[in-house]
Amino acid sequence: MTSHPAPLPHDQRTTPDKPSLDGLEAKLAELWASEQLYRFEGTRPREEVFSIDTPPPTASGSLHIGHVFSYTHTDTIARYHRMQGKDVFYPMGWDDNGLPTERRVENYYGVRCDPSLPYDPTFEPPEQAPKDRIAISRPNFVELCIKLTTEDEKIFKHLFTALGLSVDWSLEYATVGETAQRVSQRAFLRGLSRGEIYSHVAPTLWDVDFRTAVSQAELEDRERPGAYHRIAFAKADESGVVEIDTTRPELLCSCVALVAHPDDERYQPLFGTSVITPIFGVEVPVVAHELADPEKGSGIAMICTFGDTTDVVWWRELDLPTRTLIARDGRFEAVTFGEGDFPSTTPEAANEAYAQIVGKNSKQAQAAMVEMLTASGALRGEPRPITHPVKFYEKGDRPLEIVTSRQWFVATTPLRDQLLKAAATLRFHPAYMSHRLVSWIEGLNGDWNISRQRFFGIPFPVWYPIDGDGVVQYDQPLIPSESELPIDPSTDVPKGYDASQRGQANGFQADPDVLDTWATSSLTPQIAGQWEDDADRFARVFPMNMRPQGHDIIRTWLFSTVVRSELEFGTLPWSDAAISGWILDPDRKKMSKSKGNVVTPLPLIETHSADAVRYWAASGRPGTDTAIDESQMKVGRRLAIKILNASKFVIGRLEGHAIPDIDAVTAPIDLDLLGQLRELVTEATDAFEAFDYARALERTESFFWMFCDDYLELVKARAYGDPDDGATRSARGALAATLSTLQRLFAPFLPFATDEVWRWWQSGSVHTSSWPTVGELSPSTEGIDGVYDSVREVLAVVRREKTAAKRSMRTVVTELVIVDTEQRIGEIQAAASDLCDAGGVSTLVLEVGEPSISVTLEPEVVEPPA
RNA sequence: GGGCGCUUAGCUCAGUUGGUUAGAGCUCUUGGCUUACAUCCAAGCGGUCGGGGGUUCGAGUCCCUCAGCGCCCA
Repeated sequence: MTSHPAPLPHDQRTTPDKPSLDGLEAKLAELWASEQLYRFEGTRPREEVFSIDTPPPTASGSLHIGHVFSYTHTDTIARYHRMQGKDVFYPMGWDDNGLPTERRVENYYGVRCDPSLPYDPTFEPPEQAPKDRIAISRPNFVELCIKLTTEDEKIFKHLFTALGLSVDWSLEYATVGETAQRVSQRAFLRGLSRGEIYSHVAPTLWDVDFRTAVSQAELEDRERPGAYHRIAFAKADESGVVEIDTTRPELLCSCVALVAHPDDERYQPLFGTSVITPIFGVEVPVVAHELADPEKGSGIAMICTFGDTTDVVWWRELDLPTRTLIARDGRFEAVTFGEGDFPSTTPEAANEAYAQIVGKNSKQAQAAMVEMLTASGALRGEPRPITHPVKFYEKGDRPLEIVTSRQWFVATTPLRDQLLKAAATLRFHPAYMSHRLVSWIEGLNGDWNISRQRFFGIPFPVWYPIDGDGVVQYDQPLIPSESELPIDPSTDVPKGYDASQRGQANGFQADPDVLDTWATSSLTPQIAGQWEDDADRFARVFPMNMRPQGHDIIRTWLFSTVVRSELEFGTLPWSDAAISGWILDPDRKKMSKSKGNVVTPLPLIETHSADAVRYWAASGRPGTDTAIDESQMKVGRRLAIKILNASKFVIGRLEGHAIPDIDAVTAPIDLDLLGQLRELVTEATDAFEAFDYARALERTESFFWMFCDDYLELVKARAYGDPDDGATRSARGALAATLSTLQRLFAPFLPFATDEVWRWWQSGSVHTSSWPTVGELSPSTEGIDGVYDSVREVLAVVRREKTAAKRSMRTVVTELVIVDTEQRIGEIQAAASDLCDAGGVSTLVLEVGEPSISVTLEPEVVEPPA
């Protein structure tokens, strides 16, 4: 709960002689932890809660300045809502499953995962990683993954603490481990029972190096050199040949049809006829489909199962046979032409030719095939080099192959309309980021493959029975009940079986795969919110208020989270998605490990202070890419120090006396300042409500410098006066109210400096004090607009004259004559004594007339020559 | 090929429904130790708001078009 500011009694207020930022981070971080300042209460109704679906970083990755950037944005918003009186649910999680962690563990401990092995509870990795990797079970492997990432998490936690993130560390979670496993498996079983999740033998994009399936969201197109090979197919009626162009001649043996555009007059006569593949003598039909591009090559293409994703569409929509030849290792597998799915009019020749292909990878097979095609005369002309987009796994190095295998899918395509509707109601910040989600949903061309052939992840809670002939019954999966979760099918045994039946006829077999990393991280609201494990907690935080994340993972993390929430609850997982931009290096290049331009954040915090680094981060507009800029951090550091010093001055003026309240403010210029401050409070509040922390910071900062440079100088003399004098009380009342307000407005950005100065004169922490309101700044007397700005302008003229004369600011103005409109003269008159004090003016003359200002400085004392 | 964003001072960026001479910070130059702060203060230099066209009494802001950069999706 927040509390209204309560100033300490005057004898408990202290300011240091020499304020400093040094040591604030360590001191305050410890204090905040001991005071449990950021603790989620979890007892208040949903509308009094502000819940955040914090991105769980991958701790085994490198610590990156990007972590500072986006997490600071979130933290400013969390702190704002906390000060607004919300019970803030701000957890931190770790998303360590997946490939990078597996690789690190394999190298670090010298092990490899063999999922067929049973769990060995006594296994300990050797001190020294052995040369030959030790094969261990999946549960053992996962234990090592967790062990190693636990160490990495400590480093991340240290950074986040040093940065001053106001997370409630008691809510820490992970996307692996018991809780995540229970939640993920429960969600899986629910989807399965509702028919939203199914398994299917289907064409699957496959990375032959990573040996895993890849989903649409993990794809990227890369421009690669290739070459069109023109191959002649004989017409079945022997009336001539059809020439096709292909970049993958090695797939000729997988050819199931030729295809051209239905409107292509060149090929219309061929539709319905068939042709014979060269070399293999396979009779295939010529078919029509809109996806065939008349402009591409000769305008007619061969369909193979499967060369690319278009082949998959043709295969599905045209109901073509399956002739998959590329196996999971990326090599052509053995097959006999003239049998089963591989008919041939010339089986002997076909098998002889295929012997040149079998066992080879794509590249080797292509060379062999081209040689054979050339020898046979079917290859027409020289291959013509082209550049074309090729599908890659975003982390992979070789083009993806398409294999057929059994995988689990979430049916997303039937959900398209529901998802589009949901996307339209999700508020994006900035709003235009919603295009990314909408166009992604519109472009969905298949269901979401959630099977991954990896180890450090959450296993599917599924076994399959094996019949008496040793055939696995995939269509009758053995499913545990929810109360048994979490389970690991590689060590746990399904009901009605015993462990000895694993892998045996009439026994059972575990699903070998783990869930796609997005299939678990899409459940972060459920995991962090303790869905079903703590129904009370979940109801208080879900659907959440805010999902902060980068724009690069809108199609993956954001999309998949929406899918899971829509399926399970029929609702959006959060109302607002706050999208952060990228961090660029000073040359405005995107920072990445491979470029070697990654900046580690801790040294920056040590050099410039956490507040300074936060200031730089918070200056980055929502969604806007921002270059790393140490000069901005220096500006932030100056600002933080300025807050210390200005606070010391104001609190020093209040020393030894009760602080005058807002009704003591009566001087026109003081009232006018409060009026401007009220506008600032409104602007900053509106900006934060719109998730625009950067705007709130900019406005507050600009007001603060103006306050220091002009207002403090103008009222300084008055503030030093007799504490019982009305004019002094007015200045002090305005100073106290303004300082208190500014400290609170800055608190989300500069939590260390502001809490330091707050504790000099207020009870409690600034971070649990209430956000300033216009109401608390309304004095009993009406203000006079224009006084403050008019006086500031005159003061600027006086300063300019002194600077132009190369004189000190202390130089006395013997006479200041101001001629202006009646209104302006009235405004200046209202603060004349402040103006004279601040400007060192001995005689002030005010006249109504044609505007002019004349400044007369005291004569310069010329040092007599020595 | 489709879509989104950006282009304002030497640099980094504000400029919310179109409204007076376009702003800030940094840099640079000059001056100043003025008892909150030299970790500071004051002042100055600096822009045909990417090009062109249009709407309007009025455009950095709205529309069209072109160019460059970046990203997303095919």
